[in-house]
Formats: sequence, C-alpha cells, structure tokens
Amino acid sequence: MGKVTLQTIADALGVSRMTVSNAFSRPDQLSAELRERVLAAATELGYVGPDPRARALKRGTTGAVGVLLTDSLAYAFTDEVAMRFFSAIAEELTRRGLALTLLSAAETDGHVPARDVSMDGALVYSCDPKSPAVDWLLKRHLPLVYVDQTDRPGIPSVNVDDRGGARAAARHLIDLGHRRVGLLYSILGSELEVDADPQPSALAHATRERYLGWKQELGAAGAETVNIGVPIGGRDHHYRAGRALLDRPDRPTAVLCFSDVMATDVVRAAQDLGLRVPEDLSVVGFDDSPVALQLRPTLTTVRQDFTEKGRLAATLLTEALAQGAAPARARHHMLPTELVVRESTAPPPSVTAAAER
Amino acid sequence: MGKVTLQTIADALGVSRMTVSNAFSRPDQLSAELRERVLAAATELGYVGPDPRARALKRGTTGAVGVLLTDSLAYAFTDEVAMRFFSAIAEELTRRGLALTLLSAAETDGHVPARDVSMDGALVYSCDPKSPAVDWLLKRHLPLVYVDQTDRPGIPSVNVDDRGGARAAARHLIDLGHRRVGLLYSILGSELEVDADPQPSALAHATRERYLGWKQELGAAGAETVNIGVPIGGRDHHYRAGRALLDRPDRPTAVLCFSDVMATDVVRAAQDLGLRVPEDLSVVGFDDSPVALQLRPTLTTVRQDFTEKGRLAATLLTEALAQGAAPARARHHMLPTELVVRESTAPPPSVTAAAER
DNA sequence: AGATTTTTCTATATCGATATAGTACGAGCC
DNA sequence: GGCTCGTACTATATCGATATAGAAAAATCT
Repeated sequence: MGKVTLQTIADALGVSRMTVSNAFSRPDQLSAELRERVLAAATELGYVGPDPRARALKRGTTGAVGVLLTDSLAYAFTDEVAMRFFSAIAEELTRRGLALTLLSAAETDGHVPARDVSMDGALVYSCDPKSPAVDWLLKRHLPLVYVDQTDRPGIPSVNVDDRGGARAAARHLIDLGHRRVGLLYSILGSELEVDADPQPSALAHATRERYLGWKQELGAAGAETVNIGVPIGGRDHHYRAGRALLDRPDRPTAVLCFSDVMATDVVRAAQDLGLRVPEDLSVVGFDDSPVALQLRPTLTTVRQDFTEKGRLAATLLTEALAQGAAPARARHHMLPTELVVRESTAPPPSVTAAAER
Repeated sequence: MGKVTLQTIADALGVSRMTVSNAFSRPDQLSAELRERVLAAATELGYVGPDPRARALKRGTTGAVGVLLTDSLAYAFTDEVAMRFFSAIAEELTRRGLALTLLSAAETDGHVPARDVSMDGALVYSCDPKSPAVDWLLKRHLPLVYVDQTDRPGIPSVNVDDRGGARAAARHLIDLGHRRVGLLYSILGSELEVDADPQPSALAHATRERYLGWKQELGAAGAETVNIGVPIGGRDHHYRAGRALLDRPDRPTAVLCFSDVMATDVVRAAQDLGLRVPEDLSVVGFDDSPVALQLRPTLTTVRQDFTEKGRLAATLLTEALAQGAAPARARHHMLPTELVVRESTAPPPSVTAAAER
C-alpha cells in the first residue's frame, strides 16, 4: 500500500501539490470551494494532515520544547517541588500550543536526547551544569532558558534568591539564640559526608547558594556548624543524615535543611530519638512545599513561588523562540524568597531553661 | 552566515556527503582514519551532528514518544498517582533512549499536539475517550498503548482491575455491617451532582468501573447508596462533596471514594463536623497512594501497582514500535488490585452499640 | 477601454539528511 | 591470469512537505 501524501491528493484532484498544502496550512490562499473539495478528497483517501516530520524540516520548527533534567527522569517525578514547577510550565506552554518534551541527561547506548531529539528550544532545569547534555544544547544554538542554574552570559535565566532566603533562615536561628547549627545539603555523590567542608564549586547551584547563605550569616554571628552532605535520590539518606547529626555527643540545637522533604525526615529521626521539635531541636526547611504544612509540628521554612518561576521560565522561552536567532539582551531574573516561621523552631533548650529559672 | 550541514564538511574535505553522514551514523562504513578527519573537521566548522528534523524525515523515527493526557497538563502534574505512573514510564523509556513528550488534549488556536507533533508512538492515558485528540492519534496510525481506558480491539492496553477492587472494598463494608453507603466518584462537569444516578457511559473508564463494582456488590447485599458526582480538578470540590454527604439527615455510615486524595478531604470534612473516623464514619479510598499512610487514621484503600503499570505500558509501547506497522495480536493486560484494610474502617455505630450492650 | 490590482492557482527549488546501488581497488584463491 | 570477494568510498534518488516567485484569470480603478 502506497503512502498517502499531498501528492496523492493533488493527483486525484488534478491540482498542484502546493494547492493541497495550502488547503491545510494557509486557507486564505485558495478559494473556499476548492478547499472544501481538497479536504473532502483528503478525508476520503485517508490523509490525516501534513506530516509533522516533513513540516518540521521545511519550516524549521517542531512545536515542542524540551526540558532538560537530571540523569534520572524517574526521580524528578517523585519530587513535589519539581512537579509544581512543571505544572506551571505546562500550563503556560499549553496556552501557546507547545508540547513539552522531557529529556534525560543520561546517555543510553548512543542515544543522547539533548543532541538527537528535535525541539524548538529548551529549559535547563536544576541539573549538573557540567553535564554533557547542556553542552549539546548550547552547541545546537537552541534558544535556552536556565532555571536554578548559575547564570551564563547571553542566556536568559530564572533564579530564586536562594542565598537571601538561606540567610534569613540562619538569622532566624541566631535570633532565637542558637549557636550550634547542623547544615544538611545535597551532594551528587552516593555516600553521606559527615563533618565535610564542601567545595562550593562541587555543589549544584541551588545547593551552593543556600549553603553559602547559611555559612555567611552563621559565620558573621560566630556560630558553629556541623556540615553533612546528603546524597540525592533516596529518602533513607535523609533519615540517616538526621541520625548522624543527632546521635553525636555535640549535637547541635538546630538544623538547617536543603529542602522541606529532607527536613521532614530529620524531624522523624529526631522524634525516633525521643527529641521534641522544637523544644529540643529546631528544624528549618526550604521551599515551602505542601509537606511543610502537613508536618507536625508545622515547618518553619523559606518560601519560593514555584508557579511564578515556571510561568516566567516558560514565558522567557517563548519570547526567545519568537525572536529566533537574534538574541535580545539576555535577562537574568531573580525571584524573591521569604522566611515563613511556623512551629518547628524555638529557642535552644539552654536559653529556654535559663528563661524558666 | 551560512548554515553548517553535512555538505559543508564534505566540501571542506573533498569527500562525498555520504561519507560524512556515515562518519556520524555508521562508523563501520569508512576507515577509522578518515572518520577521525571528518569528525575533526566537523568540530572545527561547528557542526553539531545530523539535524534531528532531517533525520526524522528520512529515517521515519524521531526518538520520542508521546503521552496524551487530559486537557489540563498542569492538573496532571499535581496528581501524585499520575506522577508515580509517569515516573515508571520515564524510567523505562529512558532506558531505551527515548524521550517523553507530554501532549495536552486541548486545542489552542489551531495547534493540536496530537496531530502536529512528531513522535514514534504514544500512550493514551486516562483521558476522555471521546476526545478528538485520541482520534487524531488513531488516524495517524501511530503505535499506541491504552492505559486506564476502555479496551479497543487492535490496540494493546494496560488496565487495573478497578471493578474487582471496588467490589472488594464494598464487600469489606458490607461485612462490617454497613447498609447505607456514600459513593463519591469523579465526573467531567463542573458542578457537584448530589443524589445523581449517573449514566455509566458518561463516566471516564476507571470511574465507571469502580462505580459499577461498588454498585454491583452493594446491590447484591441490598444496601442503599447515596451517590455524589464530584468534578475533577479542585480539592475544594472534594471537601464540599464530603459536606454534602455528611450534613444530610440520612447520613450514611460509610463512604467509598474514587481516590485516596478524595478520601483525605472527606475525612477532613467529617472531622470538621465532629464525626470520628472510623467510629462514626468509615472511609475507603482507592489507589493506595502515599497519602493513604500519612492520613490519620491511616486509610483503608484498594492498592494498585503504579510502577508495574507504567513499566508494562512503556514496554508494550516499545514492543509495538519495534514491530512497526505490522500489528501483532494486541494484548489487553489487566493488573490485579488488592484491598488494604487500615484504620479508617470499622463497624457502623449501631452495630458497635449493639455489641456493647 | 486600458492600466492596475487582487485573487487563485502552479512550477520550481529547497529544507538536511539517509538508503540504495554502484564503482574502484586490492587481496585471496586455484 | 582470471575469478570471486571484501573494503572503502561515491552518485543519485528519495523522505514529505513549504517558501518563493510567477502566470492566468477576475476584479477594480480611472
């Protein structure tokens, strides 16, 4: 059976192929009457419409934009914060009639999505900046938008004020009287790093900013820190990190966590040890994800607006698409963060005891 | 500035275009030495690799498969059950080097993703079977796999035993002694439908199966039901549905809910009315999503294996891709469900009272 | 009526790659 | 020497559409 193409219909009707193309893609280019006949013939012959692949080649656009994620797409789907962000992106892109292609940064026997999949542009989201996948996207000269990444000249970006938020969180603990604070941040490795002194350059962007924010504020106040690098990807790592922090003799009186999810598991670890939150241990999260409110006690955290972040990123990308190759001034956006004080933080035990005396 | 294509490199090196193509795509077709020279020249001239669009046209494959969802992609991202399923799909597809394109069923000023986006095949997931988007996919003769959809001859599918699970849930309530049960199911409309007698044909597949399973078992036992159709898309609808059910004088002693999320909101509504769960009201969910365990009391529900569902769907699709147009016997798979009894169900108050006498 | 514009349709040249068949040449075999 | 065979590379014909420019007919203007 021969394939049905524009030509098939053109031949059947004795018109030019171009006319058939126009019937589908540019209705104003032919009379309504002829267009009807063309469409009728198309239906009869079982022609669905212009082949997207051929159209993509000729027009140069595909109607889909990519989102580059970490190696593990599967893991990203379990991340509620990422999903809120995606939701906003999807909303905005759907409005513009664009589809969303998820790209894994991983290479599987020769297949490299970032290099091989056709798309009109891409969002680079929260993935290892050294990833070869990012390089491919850059080399392809695709319109890009960086999200939660270190800025790069010439590429529009959306970030949140991670450092400012982290400082506010640290300051909050200082103000409460804490002078010995645990810091739990994500690392790329697979083993817990206790008492580490992380190289900022080895951390992912958001992690680095938050870590530096904490350090900056705590350092200024002369507080001590206990650093633990927690591998991403498994909740049990969070729990173990919590235990590693709380089992020790010089246990801190408060913990700053990279995320609300991590904070949740630390609270669990604390409660399993018979520690009361916030009386014996203050815990602060990051993101203000839905779990922050579900946790008992409710979680003090740093809020960021995922929805706005997604919407802005999608808008920047569609703008970049519209401008085509001509790159306007790349704007770097920074969204605000806000400390949200809830029930999981309180003065350290010693201070409380002193006050009660 | 001229674009850099295979021809550019071929000309620069004085070899044929085909040789350059082979250097990238079929290394065994030319000597290692020449290949090196070609690749070196390519890098120097800033050639990234074969254009995915052109390759897609000629080869006929794009390296991405679609997932067709409801009108609102954004909503799907907030659905934890859908995300678990996606996670498994993504895992499996990444393993095969395929990217995942999310398709909204909505049409936006002439753009219809299901018709216009190029892909090698698609999963049709939990969307209105009457949606034009599904028709487009069918007309394109793309390899498809139906998930949580009514079976269609010739199209492989993955379903879970919704009806069996629903029957088990209903039987559980009957066995506990309940004879008056609320049924909360999803509808496509935007208004709560209280005391409705829904047309099964108007319900989405999974909804229909669950509803019919409940009815079947409750009917056989001679129990009464109070039916409420709950619009999808907003948690407040769930809560209002709960209130509509519990505020009435002839309040049922138990509720069967379409999902765990819905059950969560119903429990909240009950508690707000001063009703104790399960002493005054038994509540059963569906899916066994993570929230079922987080809820207090923990939720009696019907478990399905999202991960297996996703993995199977992805596997069926890649198999269909491999077979190309030649459609093997389309298999319809049905995954089992399992009643998980937890704390949210108990005998109705009257029975308890009688037992205490 | 003649000039000008508009409408409607067609012819041709791409878009950037890959499949297929074929050529040239050296090696192996009897 | 003549035959087959394998390796390394090339020439040509697509894949299925759309942009562009142009031709013919119809409509508008002066």
